[in-house]
Amino acid sequence: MSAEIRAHLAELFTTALARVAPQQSAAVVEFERPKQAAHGDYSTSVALQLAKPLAKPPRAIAQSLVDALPPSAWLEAAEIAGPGFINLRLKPAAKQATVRAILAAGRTYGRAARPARQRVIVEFVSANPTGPLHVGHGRQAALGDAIAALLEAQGHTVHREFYYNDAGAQIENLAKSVQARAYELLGVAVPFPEDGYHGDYIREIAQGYLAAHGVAADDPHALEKAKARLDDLDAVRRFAVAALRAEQDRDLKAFGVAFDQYYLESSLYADGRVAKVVAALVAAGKTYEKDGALWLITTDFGDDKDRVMRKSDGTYTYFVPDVAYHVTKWERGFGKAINVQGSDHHGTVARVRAGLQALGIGIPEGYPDYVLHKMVTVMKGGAEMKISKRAGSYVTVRDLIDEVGRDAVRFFLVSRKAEAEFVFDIDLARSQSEENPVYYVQYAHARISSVLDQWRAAHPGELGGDAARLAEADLAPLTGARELALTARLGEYPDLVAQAARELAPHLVAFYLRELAGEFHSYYNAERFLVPELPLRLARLALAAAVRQVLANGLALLGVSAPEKM
RNA sequence: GCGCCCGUAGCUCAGUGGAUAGAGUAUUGGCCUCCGGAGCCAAGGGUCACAGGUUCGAAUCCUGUCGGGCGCGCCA
Repeated sequence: MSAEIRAHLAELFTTALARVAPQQSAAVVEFERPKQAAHGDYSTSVALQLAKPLAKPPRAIAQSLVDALPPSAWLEAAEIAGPGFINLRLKPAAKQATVRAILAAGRTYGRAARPARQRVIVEFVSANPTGPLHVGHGRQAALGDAIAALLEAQGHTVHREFYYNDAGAQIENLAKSVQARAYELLGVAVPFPEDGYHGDYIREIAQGYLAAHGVAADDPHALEKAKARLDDLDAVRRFAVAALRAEQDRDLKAFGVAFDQYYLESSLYADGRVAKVVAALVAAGKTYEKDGALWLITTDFGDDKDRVMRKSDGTYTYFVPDVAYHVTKWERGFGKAINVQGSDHHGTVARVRAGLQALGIGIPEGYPDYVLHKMVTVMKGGAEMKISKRAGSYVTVRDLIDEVGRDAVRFFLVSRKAEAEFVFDIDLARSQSEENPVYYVQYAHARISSVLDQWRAAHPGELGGDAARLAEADLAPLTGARELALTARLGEYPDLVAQAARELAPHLVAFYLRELAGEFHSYYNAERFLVPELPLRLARLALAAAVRQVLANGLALLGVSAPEKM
């Protein structure tokens, strides 16, 4: 709706501008929503911007423009204010139309009117299977899934992908840790790997491995039965990876996040893509040999030093398969790629992009896009929570879900800009009371549902009790200041979603929902819906139903439920 | 030392170059014979880290300084 209003206003001003200052008719007139209601529904500073080129006082320009505006069915008044702002007030009919549009569109309200049909891949979480997911992964999961949903709302075809390393040194380390714990369980003291994994889960996996091979710890012949199995490090590795992948999948499912594809780093070696990329880079003349290693000249592409691709021992550094992986994204037809990662990985950005550019195969310079997020600090009882029994040295996603529930975790983790450090206050998230923003928004949704239920009970048969049919209601009775402000807020939603998608910033949606819910709660407290007068009753219920629809649509983008009862 | 990000109310944080910088929370004081009080109304609380610059106009853009986080190995 707001897009139509903007287009309409732009047309009015373009016409006025052509009359007043034909030499400036190319100027683009921008409209913004003033912070203060007294400044109207929209305002433009075009007169201020034209003051210099036209060499006239801004207020005089504003006056000429206002005088030259063609008549409009939507525009109620244009007023000049302050140094030369033009404040525009819309007729109630323009705002009331928003309510009807929302009820007619239902779940699709907020989706782009003109879909941008691009194939986009969003890579997120990408945790290596060496332990349970930690809170950083949780932030990535919440962010990545919301970003993907936002892009879908803009009409893109979105592919959610999880990339993981199933073969490197860390995995080797995992296998050795499990092996050592298994020996311990059998009463054999073995040295624990220096950089081994210490969480309780390692012991569980070790137990699982023994059990899977029919070895019980109290069996006097356990050791001799198990030894061959335990010394098969490759088998231990496969077992451990499978166990941890299964656990991560359970956690992701509990978090409401699903992926279209899991991409294995090892497959890039197996299918020759890594070797192919190296050969292509050498052939492109972007490499050199030094100290027995092969280097990529990343400094040609903005990096601050060249990087080793192939170490002197003949193995590749991690970023080579990373480049090969991103080539597959391009070759799979994803014109846009977004990677959600912790900001501790920002060193890889320049390297991956440089590698892709050095190949010279037509991949755009900024490919892929990165959303880098800062660390999450978890607070509980006024102190930082640093450990969990299961994982050892870090707090897991599962810990958070167990503490405060999925909805609160997801809402909290997307309610901050990615690049801001984030303090997650467990006590705040857990309190089911007024200080919790998740429940505040959900409560507004449940409240409206309850009002609609009571409407059906009190006035059976009215519009068939169908909330969607409230779109048929005459909305002219909606003339109160709160009502018009609410409709204006509802009208902002599609623009807001578009902006959040453009900026890859789901926190904008979270803040919008907080504000919308707040305005609704105020309205609820000030007015009644189930009034005796039929036209007013239906008009207000239509407004409430529209609010509920937008709350539900917004919460869905964030992966948070919209309950009818709480 | 170099690079990236951040610095806004006691705390946690919003803030597309626009008008008097906003929420939540905390504190204080009010509101339920009435559709869900997980709610509402109100008050107090600010050197937008600091200093220059660009601009009709700067929390926002540029430069520098200070403070914090992260990254800078033939680790991933």
